[in-house]
Amino acid sequence: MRTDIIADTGTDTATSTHTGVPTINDVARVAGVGKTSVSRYLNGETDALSPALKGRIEAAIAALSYRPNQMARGLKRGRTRLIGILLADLQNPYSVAVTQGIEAACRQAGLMPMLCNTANEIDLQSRYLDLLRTYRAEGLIVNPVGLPDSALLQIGAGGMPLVLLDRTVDGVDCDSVGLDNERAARQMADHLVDNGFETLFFVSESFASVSSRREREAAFVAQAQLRGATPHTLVIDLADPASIAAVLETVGAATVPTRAGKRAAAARANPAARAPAPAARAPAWPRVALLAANGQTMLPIAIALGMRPLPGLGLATFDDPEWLRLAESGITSLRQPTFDIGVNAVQLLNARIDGLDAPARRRTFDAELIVRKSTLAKPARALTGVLPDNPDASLVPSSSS
Amino acid sequence: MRTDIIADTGTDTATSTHTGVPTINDVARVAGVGKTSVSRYLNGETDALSPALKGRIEAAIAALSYRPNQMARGLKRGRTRLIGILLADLQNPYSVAVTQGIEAACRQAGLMPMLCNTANEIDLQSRYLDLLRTYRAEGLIVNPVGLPDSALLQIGAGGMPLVLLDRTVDGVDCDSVGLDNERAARQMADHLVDNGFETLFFVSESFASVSSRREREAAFVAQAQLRGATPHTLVIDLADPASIAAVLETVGAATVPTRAGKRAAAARANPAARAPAPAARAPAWPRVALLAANGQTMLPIAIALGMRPLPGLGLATFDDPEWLRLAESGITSLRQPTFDIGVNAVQLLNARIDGLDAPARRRTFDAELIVRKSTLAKPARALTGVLPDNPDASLVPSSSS
DNA sequence: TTGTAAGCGTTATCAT
DNA sequence: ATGATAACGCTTACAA
Repeated sequence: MRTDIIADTGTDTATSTHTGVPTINDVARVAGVGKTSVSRYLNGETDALSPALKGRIEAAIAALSYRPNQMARGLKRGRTRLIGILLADLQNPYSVAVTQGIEAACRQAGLMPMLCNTANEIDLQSRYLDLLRTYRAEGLIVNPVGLPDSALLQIGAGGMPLVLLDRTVDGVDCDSVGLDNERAARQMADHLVDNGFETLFFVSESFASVSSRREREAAFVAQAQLRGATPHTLVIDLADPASIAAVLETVGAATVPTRAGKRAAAARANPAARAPAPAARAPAWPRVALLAANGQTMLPIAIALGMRPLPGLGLATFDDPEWLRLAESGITSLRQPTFDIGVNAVQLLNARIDGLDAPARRRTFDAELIVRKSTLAKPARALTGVLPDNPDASLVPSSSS
Repeated sequence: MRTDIIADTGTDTATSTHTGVPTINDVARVAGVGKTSVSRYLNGETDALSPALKGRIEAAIAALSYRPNQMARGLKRGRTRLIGILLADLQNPYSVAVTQGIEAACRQAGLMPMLCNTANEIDLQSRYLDLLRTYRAEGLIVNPVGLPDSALLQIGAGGMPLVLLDRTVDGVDCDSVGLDNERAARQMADHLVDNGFETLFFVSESFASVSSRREREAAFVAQAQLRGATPHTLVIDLADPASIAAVLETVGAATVPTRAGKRAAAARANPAARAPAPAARAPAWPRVALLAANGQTMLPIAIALGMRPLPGLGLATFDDPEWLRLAESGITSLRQPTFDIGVNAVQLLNARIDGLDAPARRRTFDAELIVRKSTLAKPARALTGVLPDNPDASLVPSSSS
């Protein structure tokens, strides 16, 4: 048995003057076995290998720190174990959270996820789609940009397994995972009405082309009406500070017990009079609530509001981003099981990769309603699971004083 | 010339009963040319091709919607065009921002970045390192987890081109990109001292094993002392609310004109006396400032402070995350040129991939100091580039009232 | 139990 | 200017 690693006279076909990465031939030569045996070892067919050979191969692999070439493997077997993950917005904590689940599931399934940030640009999405075809990705998990994309339509029609994430796309009939938006929106509407809110604002970025936003809006409005409340839908442009201000003004005008809102409302109702606000009134139970279509939408609103509850205004949002836990803003939230969503996306996809031929499946998940102070009818009433609020923003948080 | 696409009698070697993805053989057959010519066309060797052939090939490729198999290409040429991007924390907006630059530069260089979130876990980092070796990635850009990793050391020593991002690692001698931490920290210390701050707090997560934090702390402290100010370093654990509270309490105790801080300071200085605070004093110019080691550290602090400036406390941070622009918190920041950093990481790496053999290079970038209200000596003094602040957090932002 | 040889889709070397 | 043919590193019949 030969032990020299840099040997130049291969017992095999090759000429092997070595400069580069070790191949299976090198391992075979060093171990003094045929490459077939090495291949078998690599593929776990250990039962058909004598312990002696197995040991020699193991040693050789370690000595060379050999790693099988996945490209060559993929070429031969026709499966690269690569899957593409296209995310419309990696800035959104939701995307990263789902990614965590995807990566964990991929690890278990022996898949390699290729994360691609399409940054809400349709041409980036098609570019990555093309690139992934080129690398023979075995499947795709796509959180699509909210615009029609011929490349995506083609993929949906053509052979490559495809799972849509959070959003569906008209004309693409494939597996999908996401929140049960209808149920979550109804749940939230019920919670708000149950707690005495009568005027309900739904705030969202443009939702014409984003299915999840559409579903949330429709269900929230419907349920609110059903329960006798008055819903309004506000479209916000997060890139435009004026738009954010406008939304706050609109909501503020409807908020009765708030100074600014009251002034604004009064001024609006009767611009000439400038009636001073009546000093005392019945206890100011909140009656106006605002529900944001996702965490990214709520953030600028909460910031503009100083990250703390305002008397007379209930705040709620889809998603439960990290900063909500830091802020004692009393913002009620609908937490998505992002990790599970990611895991299930991979499961659905992997089944297709393994050859499953079935009609499109959709897996939806329930949101967890996390009630916080601003949407409770009576702040004084004790309620389990309610987080404490910070009445005055002194330097030292109330919890430590 | 044959035009049937599904034909089963190949003029070539293959048996070609077609079920799967079209290959270069299919294109050759449909176009009625040799595969060599197709390969030449694909590689842009158009000068050695008659226009006639070129046209036929073009048509065939379009008809089949053929895409060359990058795996096979990589196998033959030895270059996969794949590079691995390992990020210690994809939750950090900094990482995503740099990613944008990386992706743009990759597009231009014809590289395919594989984003991997190591989630601050050392074993995930080694796992991905291994996986990327397996896929024969041509190079690596790594924002390393702040812990020694034998796998990374090995890569650094071994052949694969490697560029370190933001952080360097002891014992790994390779190219790196990042902020000029020393210069930025000095710049900030100067700014604060120039504006009358005397007590300076540097707040950071554990920085023993993270080079960038170490550099920032050391330079900030040194420059503060040089300028006659009193620096303190506070280590914070962002996962622990009590730790955040403790930091705020410490800083608050040092903040003279603040009610809570004043009380605390007095009590601390003279526990027995309980001297009431002197009612009137000279105008309360800020004299205590807090600098966060990065945006992630500042976020919970700003939230606890209600996202608005506090009299007597200057706030500043490395990084300039999106939420800073939304908040009118007066937080001064050191904006990193994240896009450029990403682009340069790819440039450095690509040069190595193209065979450059040179000693390790380091490219540093200057931060842009963005001055906001809380760190100005006299709020009244007009200064260009200063953002307006929101004195009272009414529902309607001041800009629109 | 182990080895030989063919071939995955591409490019590179050689003919023509 | 164009095409046959041999690798690239691996898996997989098929032999031995």
